[in-house]
Amino acid sequence: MHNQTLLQFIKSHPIGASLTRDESEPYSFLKLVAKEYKAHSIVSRQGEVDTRIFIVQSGWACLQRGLQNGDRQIIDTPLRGDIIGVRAVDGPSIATLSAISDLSLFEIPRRALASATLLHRPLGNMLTRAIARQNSILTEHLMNTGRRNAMSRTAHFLLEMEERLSAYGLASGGRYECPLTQQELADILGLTPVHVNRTLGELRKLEMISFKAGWVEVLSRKKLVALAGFDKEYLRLM
Amino acid sequence: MHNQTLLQFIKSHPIGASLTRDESEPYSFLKLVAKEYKAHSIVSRQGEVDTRIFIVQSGWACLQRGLQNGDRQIIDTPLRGDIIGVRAVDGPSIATLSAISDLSLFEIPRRALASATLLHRPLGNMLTRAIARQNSILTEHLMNTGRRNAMSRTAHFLLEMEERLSAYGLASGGRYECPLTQQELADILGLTPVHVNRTLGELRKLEMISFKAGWVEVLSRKKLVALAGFDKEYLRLM
DNA sequence: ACTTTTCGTTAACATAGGTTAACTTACCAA
DNA sequence: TTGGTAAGTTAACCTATGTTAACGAAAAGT
Repeated sequence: MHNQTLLQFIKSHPIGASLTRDESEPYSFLKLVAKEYKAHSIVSRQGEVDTRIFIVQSGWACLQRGLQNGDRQIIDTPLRGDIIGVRAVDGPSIATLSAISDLSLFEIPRRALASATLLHRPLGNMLTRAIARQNSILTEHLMNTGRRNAMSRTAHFLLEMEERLSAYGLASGGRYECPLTQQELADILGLTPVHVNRTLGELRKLEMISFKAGWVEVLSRKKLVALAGFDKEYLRLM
Repeated sequence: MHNQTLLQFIKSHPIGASLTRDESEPYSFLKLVAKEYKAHSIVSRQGEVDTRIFIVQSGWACLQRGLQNGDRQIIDTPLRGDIIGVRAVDGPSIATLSAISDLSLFEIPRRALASATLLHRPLGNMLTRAIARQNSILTEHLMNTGRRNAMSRTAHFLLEMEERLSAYGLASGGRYECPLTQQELADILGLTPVHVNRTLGELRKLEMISFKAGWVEVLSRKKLVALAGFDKEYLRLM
């Protein structure tokens, strides 16, 4: 799988299914192969100019933004199939992109992609859909930090991850591998690690979900969905 | 101004300046005229299917999403020039769009715009940039609710509004008209109205910013920018 | 002009979540 | 295998923000 070209990957993408004609061949970046990053390495730094667009082939990425006081907020944890870095403005990046687990990324020069999408209908379409979806995910994240308490916020996030991983068969039976530390979870949820720990313990005690040794397991989807007010509509791909 | 066509409006748009050739003429929606909405009226409801895309000509819009428990989060307050509703998926809307002040909106069928952007380079470009900017705004909003306290959160938001309005000359000398109630401000910032009131009072007492009778006035930009950690880079249009 | 909402303001009190710190457990590198 | 660092856990205590409620001042409707 890890010498698969971008074209092959896109063909297997839930959004990109329509991209099967050989009209898609002329773009050289489609022959690209993913680049590998070690866990905890940094791909692109906040404040530096970077004209690449990334597509996750495998692993957990981390898109984060730091504040002056040293605090940080994790904007998203892009997973397989997610597109990152569509800023469309030449200027310093607004966030840092790093690898949480070992990560493999397709890297496409922004200009190449931009001109290709203008000429190639399905590709442009796919990109627009992907950005729009990122927008929905961000919106729901904002709902979480703005208006949900620690319990339902955490529950909501863990359900979202399950749903997003499921699209690629990376979660099954309510179980999935999750390399996040409680510190990272805290920076996603806008909480402290200590409180994340309390919350996770509580969720476990209520037999809703457990998160141990790098694995998440949904124990009672019904209770969890009710607590989180989770509705997966916002994650729809097509 | 209020029988201006969409084409005329786009030509005056900071992003859309390049759209001056008459190749832009063939699309009938460019001849559209904005539709007027009264303050507090609802344009599009969360959960209902709506295939329009909106561009704000004037006024303050409100994009919000409700939770089961009755709480709501305001995602954004789109202003002149902002593009709303690019979901790119046929399905129920994720948020409600309403008018805070009197509002005038260009309304474009999603399909018409999508096909036009594929054929017309500058238009597609403009749209991509607009979405990417919405993304930056959302990201910064998430920073606010996730990692800033009430004071800097409020300061940050009020500075953002000033910057966004300035792009159209709708703010000058640090002063701008702002029709938001404290309740609405609370739903933007993820606070309670009571606490917004305290915070606003505090900011006033510290001679940083005042918000009274529908007008915001920056009293000390320096102190305010420091408190908020405000860097307008994320709002850059070109 | 009068009445009725809505909005802003303030105070007293309550609590979810933050802070610090100590300890344990798991992981990693030599 | 072992020692060291990073991660998870728990407890005691603290504080920023939420809650409720009362009142005055604007707006809005008749």
